[in-house]
Amino acid sequence: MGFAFEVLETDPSGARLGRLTTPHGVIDTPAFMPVGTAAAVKGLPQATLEELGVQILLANTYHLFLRPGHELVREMGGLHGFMSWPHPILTDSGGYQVFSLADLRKVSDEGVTFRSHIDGSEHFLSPEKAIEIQIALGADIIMVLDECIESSADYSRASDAAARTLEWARRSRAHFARHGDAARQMLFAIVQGGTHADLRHASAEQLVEIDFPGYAVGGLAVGEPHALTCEMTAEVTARLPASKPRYLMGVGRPEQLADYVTRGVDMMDCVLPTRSARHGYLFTHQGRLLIKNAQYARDSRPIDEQCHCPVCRRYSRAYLRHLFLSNELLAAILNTHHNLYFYLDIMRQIREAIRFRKWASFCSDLQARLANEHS
RNA sequence: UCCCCGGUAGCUCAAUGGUAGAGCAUUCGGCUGUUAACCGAAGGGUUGCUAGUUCGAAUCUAGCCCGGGGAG
Repeated sequence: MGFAFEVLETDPSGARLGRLTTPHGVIDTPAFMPVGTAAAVKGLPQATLEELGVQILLANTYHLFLRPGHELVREMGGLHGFMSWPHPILTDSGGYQVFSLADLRKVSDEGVTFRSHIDGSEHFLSPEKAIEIQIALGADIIMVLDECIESSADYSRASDAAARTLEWARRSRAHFARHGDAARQMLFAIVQGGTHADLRHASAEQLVEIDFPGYAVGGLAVGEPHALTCEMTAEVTARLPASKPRYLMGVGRPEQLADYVTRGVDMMDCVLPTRSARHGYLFTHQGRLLIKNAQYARDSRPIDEQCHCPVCRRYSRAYLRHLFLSNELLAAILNTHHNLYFYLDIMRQIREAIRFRKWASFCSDLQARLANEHS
């Protein structure tokens, strides 16, 4: 039944409460989107994600293109059918792989040539190809191919990448207009421009001129200081239409989420809760907890005494440490469950605070609570 | 009783006369649109013992101790 985005409440700071309706369900914003690159959130079954209240998942165009292939996914009922996730899905375009697989790719105006990390074979990804793959995958929200660069990039390099990303956005939109279905999928543009405010301004304004149903801020949280991430985000959101959803890509740490919401961000995704969980790095109301540390060997307390997640209700630090050091699969499963619960709980509190117009006090409380470290 | 093989980091093993290493384990740290159940750092040694040869011995020699195998 198509798409709708409503802003239900806006705090004077810029934080907004919203509701994004998609053909596969509603997303309450601000939303955190767990990352399931290869059509799976590593360690958690779909039923558990539903129990956690996850409303939308991320998957990756490039990775699914390599394996199992977008035509196979299309035949198996698209991503929703294939992975049995009847709720909203967003696919990233592969633009981040331009950044993270820097040693394995070559970028030109036409597109990106990748050498597969799986078998070494060469593959060409153009803006048009990325759209075609994403049409086949069938996610509710799809992304334009962009050129994501390192935060240390100088002005001219950031400028080139932003210009290329803009041109690619034009081509993506044109290709989607010809071959896609706007009632079935939303195509989001991606603002680039590195850490240079004027490039960010231009990128945002030019993309808005082309007109997309949603806008993402890309190329941030890739090494620059948090304050700069916030500054760049604010520079961009100030130039985006209030009526369209805004997606800040690839963020963040738990204590940073509210900072981004304050800058008018509606959607975020990050591998941090899931990847860190598998590496034994757990988020708590007292800061981080490294479960492998010897001090937890005989600790019968839960990961986080203020957490109500199923893992904290049932298991001790001592047991979870044992599972982790023993390389038990269950360690990754339980740690991921906890970390995602922690993130989603923060997002729930964020939405409540905006709804009940307690945003300012909520932010200062949150900072105080999450800032101090475990002793 | 004799013969052979072996004894090096907690464990499994490298290093054939020239500054004793690796993997795993241990301890600690990192991870931001996933190439990541990953990556990094640190601690850890009288090289079984004793004597000898040598400028220099884990390495060569002798004796002893311990383990494994064989012969009788």
